[in-house]
Amino acid sequence: APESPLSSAEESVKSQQEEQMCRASIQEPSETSESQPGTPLPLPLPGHSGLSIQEMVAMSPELDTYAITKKVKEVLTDNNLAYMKRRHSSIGESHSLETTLSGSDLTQGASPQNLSQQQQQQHQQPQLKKPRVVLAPEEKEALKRAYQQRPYPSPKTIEELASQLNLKTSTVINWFHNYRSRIRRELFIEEIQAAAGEGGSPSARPGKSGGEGDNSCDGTESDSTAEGRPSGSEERKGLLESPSLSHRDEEGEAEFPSASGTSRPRGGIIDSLFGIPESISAAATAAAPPCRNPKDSSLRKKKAANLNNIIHRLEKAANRDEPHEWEF
DNA sequence: TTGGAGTCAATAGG
DNA sequence: CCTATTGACTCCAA
Repeated sequence: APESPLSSAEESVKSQQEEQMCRASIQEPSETSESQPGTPLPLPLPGHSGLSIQEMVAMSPELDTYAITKKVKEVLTDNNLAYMKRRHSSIGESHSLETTLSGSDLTQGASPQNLSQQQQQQHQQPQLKKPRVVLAPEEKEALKRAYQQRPYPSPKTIEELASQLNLKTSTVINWFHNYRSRIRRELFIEEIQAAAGEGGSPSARPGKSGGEGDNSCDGTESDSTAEGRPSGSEERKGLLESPSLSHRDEEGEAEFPSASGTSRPRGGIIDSLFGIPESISAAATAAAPPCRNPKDSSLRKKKAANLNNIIHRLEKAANRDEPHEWEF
């Protein structure tokens, strides 16, 4: 499909008033193009297909998701609800935005070295986009070490990390989320590759897993043992210098699930992982030629799962008592 | 509230 | 210009 059915434009529908407004236009169908008094959403509009979404859906024997998506986008665009960027808030606004994040430490901006020159320039004049934080290699290293000791750090640890690295706590939280997620994904792919490569090219996977994953998945052991555990009672002074991080808080680092221990579903039933009904999965598999590349396979499965999800939602919506309650 | 999954979008590098 | 990387974000489930 030319565009993802659930693009960010549609995502934004879910928020606050936008949702209401859109529902106003999407739902009250049967009074067709008669939008409710007060709702500024008279569809159809000039330049667009004359049908409301509801009509479109009702009239077509099949669910044309692309057309529906297009229509939704039209509605959003016509009401200036589309194209709302997540990062379009001004600096001032970003503060109010940040406050919604739990535990965000607003007093600590990203350290200057985290901002590109361009970003710093933008900082000076009122700018619309929130500058992207770019972690310095030392900061990443420190975070990785912290991860190896504690993949699931306590809020307290996060606070400490943030203050020592001069980062926002939300940045540290995000980093851990992302890192765990990406390690999990790497492991998952590796597993698939291993499964697929059992006969073929055994573990011939390139050193990719080494690169960023150098200390990612495997790192738990190698690094922390090699570099030595937090031996002393104090080494709080420098994350950036100290080879290992001293986060032996509450439970103690022995408890670490360890990267490889991150509760990862074992046993390569991928379909069950994704919850893909066999029919869909089979269809997806049948639709495509047998793949040699396990990545393709994984990708296809994911796509199949996604498609299945969409279909499921559409079906759910279609089977509703109130047929207007479309949930995209 | 927290973590996982998925996604967006800025940035860097080829 | 294209792609990969990665920080930030949203949504959802437990």
